[in-house]
Amino acid sequence: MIAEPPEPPEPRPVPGPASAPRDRRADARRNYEHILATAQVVLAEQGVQASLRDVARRAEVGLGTLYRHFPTREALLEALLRQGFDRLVELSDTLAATRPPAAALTEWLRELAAGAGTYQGLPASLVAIMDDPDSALAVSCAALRSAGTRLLERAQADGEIRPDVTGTDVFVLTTAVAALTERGPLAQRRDHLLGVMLDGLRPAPRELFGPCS
Amino acid sequence: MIAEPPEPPEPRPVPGPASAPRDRRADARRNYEHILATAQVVLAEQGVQASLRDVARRAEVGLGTLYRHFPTREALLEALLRQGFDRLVELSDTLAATRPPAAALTEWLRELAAGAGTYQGLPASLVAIMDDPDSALAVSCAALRSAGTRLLERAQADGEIRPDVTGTDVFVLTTAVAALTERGPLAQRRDHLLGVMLDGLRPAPRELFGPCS
DNA sequence: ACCTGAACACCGTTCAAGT
DNA sequence: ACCTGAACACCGTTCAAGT
Repeated sequence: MIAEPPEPPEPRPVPGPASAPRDRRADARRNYEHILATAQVVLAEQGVQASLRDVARRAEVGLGTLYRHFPTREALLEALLRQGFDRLVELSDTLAATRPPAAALTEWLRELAAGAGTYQGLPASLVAIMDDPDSALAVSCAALRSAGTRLLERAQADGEIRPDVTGTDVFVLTTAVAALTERGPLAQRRDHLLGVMLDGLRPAPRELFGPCS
Repeated sequence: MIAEPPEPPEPRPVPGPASAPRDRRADARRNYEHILATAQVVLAEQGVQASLRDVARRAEVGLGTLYRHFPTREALLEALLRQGFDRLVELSDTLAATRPPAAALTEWLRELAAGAGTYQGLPASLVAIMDDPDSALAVSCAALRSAGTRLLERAQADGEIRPDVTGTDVFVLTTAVAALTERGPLAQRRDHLLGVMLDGLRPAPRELFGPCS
């Protein structure tokens, strides 16, 4: 048997599946960026289920070029959402440092709901991803979930949030409310329904403080 | 101008878009029933997004025959769900007559969540329908919603449920939880997440009974 | 009256051929 | 190394032709 050659020292240990186009050919980098910019417009118009063919057409790029850069629809979505995801992870640190635990959690969840409403159908995609953990989006999504879990556990340690919910629970519940209110007559009730859901996360006060009456 | 001829007296005032195949030709009725039975199997396997072509194939029926009986996917869904919908409306009457208001509501919502889990993707379809009220499913769905609204308003009158939620709110929230838990690792947490959501529907006890501490 | 399936316009995905 | 678009296997929908 021939031993595997030792891995050459990688400058970037975790380049990621859709890493920034650094040392590619110039035309490739231009195409990558242009496809991404076009996809943002098309998905904003038609939602996450937009035709990838249409994206390629409007980017004036061969269909195979799109698939070369983004082998799956989720890879394209991941590239589109990475910035917003990173921003939300940073925000969780900021809120944890500046706000009391419960307020930090609820404010972050409201931002998460707003972010999940970026594209039609995005909330459903985010929930669906939890089925196959190997997808491109799953990695970014897990980072987001663990950021939320940190805020949740702080609020739970404070006794502000019921102890029998997990980070995944609050993540999917928030995303679900975002999904409901992304269009139609429910759109104006987003904040309200989010508030109802957040109220469900509070510990039952009757048991906590004992019977009042 | 010629006046519209007066409408002939209809024996059935509300036959519905997918009425029972009464006085059709024998082969048509057989096809209708057979397509329906096949669709139930295929949708149980593949969810509401199953290929209608596949349904026609497995029913050994021309593709046009399927479209003749069910002009849209929603018409097919409506025919499939009508029985379960009717059962849920009846159940709301039974519960209203036999259980205290709050228990009647929560039990009915749990049944609704279970029913919405019949097919993969069904909860999402039920929520999406509220956008276009002219769809075949919308009519049946509205009946279901108003049944839930009756139970809700009873519980609200009793002070058991916060007054600032509507029947549509609880309907979509319940359906959303059903959507989350229809598959994947969340499936076992359906009852629990439903409980969290239902807790959110209770009036805030701190304000209600005054400060405890 | 009803059934049939070819025809049309799409879609996602792959891959041999080009530069 | 990368781009291109034809080719393939699907899909939903319609409709002229049959019985």
